[in-house]
Amino acid sequence: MYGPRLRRVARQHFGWPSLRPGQFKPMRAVLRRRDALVVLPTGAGKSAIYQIPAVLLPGPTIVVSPLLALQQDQIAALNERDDPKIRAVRVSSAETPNQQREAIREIREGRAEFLFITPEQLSNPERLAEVKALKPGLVAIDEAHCISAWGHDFRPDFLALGELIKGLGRPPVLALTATASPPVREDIIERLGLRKPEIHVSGLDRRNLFLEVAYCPDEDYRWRRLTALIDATQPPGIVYVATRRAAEELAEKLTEAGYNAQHYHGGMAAGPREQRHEDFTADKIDIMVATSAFGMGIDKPNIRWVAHVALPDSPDSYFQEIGRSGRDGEQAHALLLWRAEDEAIQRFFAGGSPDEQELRALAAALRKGPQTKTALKDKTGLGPRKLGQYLNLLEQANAAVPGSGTKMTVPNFAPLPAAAARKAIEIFERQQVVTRSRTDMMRAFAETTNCRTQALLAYFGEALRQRCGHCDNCARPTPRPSARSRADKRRKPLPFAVHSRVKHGEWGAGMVMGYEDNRMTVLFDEVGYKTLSVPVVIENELLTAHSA
DNA sequence: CGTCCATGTAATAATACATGGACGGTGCGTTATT
Repeated sequence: MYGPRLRRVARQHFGWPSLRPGQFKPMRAVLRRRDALVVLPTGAGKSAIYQIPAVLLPGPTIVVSPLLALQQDQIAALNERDDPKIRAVRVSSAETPNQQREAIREIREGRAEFLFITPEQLSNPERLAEVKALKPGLVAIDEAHCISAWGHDFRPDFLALGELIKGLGRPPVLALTATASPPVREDIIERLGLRKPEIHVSGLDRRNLFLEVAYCPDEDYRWRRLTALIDATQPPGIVYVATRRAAEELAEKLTEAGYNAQHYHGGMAAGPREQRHEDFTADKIDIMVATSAFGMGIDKPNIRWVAHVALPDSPDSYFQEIGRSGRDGEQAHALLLWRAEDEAIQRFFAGGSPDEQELRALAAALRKGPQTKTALKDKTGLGPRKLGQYLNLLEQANAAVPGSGTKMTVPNFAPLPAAAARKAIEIFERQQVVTRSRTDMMRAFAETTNCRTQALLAYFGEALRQRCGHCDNCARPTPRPSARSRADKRRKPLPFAVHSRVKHGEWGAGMVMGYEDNRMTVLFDEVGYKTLSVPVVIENELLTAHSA
């Protein structure tokens, strides 16, 4: 069997004495050359899942990873052992053409195993052909939720990954992420074109994290709650805020109040930014006040608390951000300090509708024959980001398809430009409804008086039978229900099984995500997440069982 | 959608409030200057 071989590689090549829970099954899937999607919290050894089997599989491993800084750290960790069987190289804008050629040569001649690369690099056809010629035996997609989170607008090349992997000769694919709610998982599977993937999800209930939420009527109260947490808890900690400006101002205010705080956001110059990260890692900074830019790649075990001075855009983001604390397994505190006004900025980020005229012009330009994005950009005058977003929408509206190389073209039976633009806007608006429903769920999480972990896991489609005992609502002394009503509750069967399909008169078909107390969470195909009162659902027969 | 800040207006000189516009996150890659 595979176990002994995997353990031997772990020991000999990586110096790991044993495998951790949650690692073995997905590794076995990789060795059997099955596609797989692995959801495992950060710090639980996700990288090992592709690294160890890679040694046993023929051919090099292509690691698609979104951030150059993150790649840097992973490459350094692999090369530290000075073992050609696990040597890693990289091709990116940070290497000179000579260095890039040398990296490819090292892989080709078997002097290195791992090639780290971004989706943007692979979308260059010459680069793609070069990597294909290396005959990769495995493609690992790290931080795979970026496909869903960034692909639709911010970094459109992520959406093309499925096509790009085909262009590599379609070796087995392993997608890895720390959090992925069911629709995000579906998006990853569909976009990557995973074939009957094994799906492994583990460790969503982080028992050493205490979850607390406080509604703050004003900024003054929010400040007092924040400083109270800082005073009562060991450093280091992270404060998440919504804007760059807020990061700078809050760090300043904390410094003035005598705390050791610094800010971090995407607008900083690369040098100081890297330095901040290093200083935090080296425990030189107690408090990092940051935007969501401070996230992936934080590999620090002893973060004792995470505070949100904002309402995150979704439970996905929230879970990812609080998950950075307590990775050493020791106690850690997650405190969400939110105001009703915080929701506004998330609505803004969710964005306005695309321009119908621009979409139509792009659809018309596409009909003039296959052409590259650069050519389309010149023809339509659209920025690269808008262009990427529009092309994705037109693709979904069957008005655009990837042609040969990186050229885009029009499929057979494509709608005319005007119809294509309307359809694209319709698709966008449907996606936006789902995006907004995530923000609604974040607010529902903030407002719930039930167990927070149950609420969170209900969102992720994982059932937690008992209250978690490590959140504010579980800790709060509540009047104990009488023995009789407790017995009633226990006996009451759930009206619909978790993960079963249901149908609602107005909202259409959906899937039951989970239950918390007397409420249930349903993810509807068209309108996104909704929470419903179970007694009301039963009383009024709001839902019916619905086969998929 | 909310906040911030500059400007405008009223009323009567230093201040009070209204109005309008700008801004708001995440990073790859490429390119033009030092």
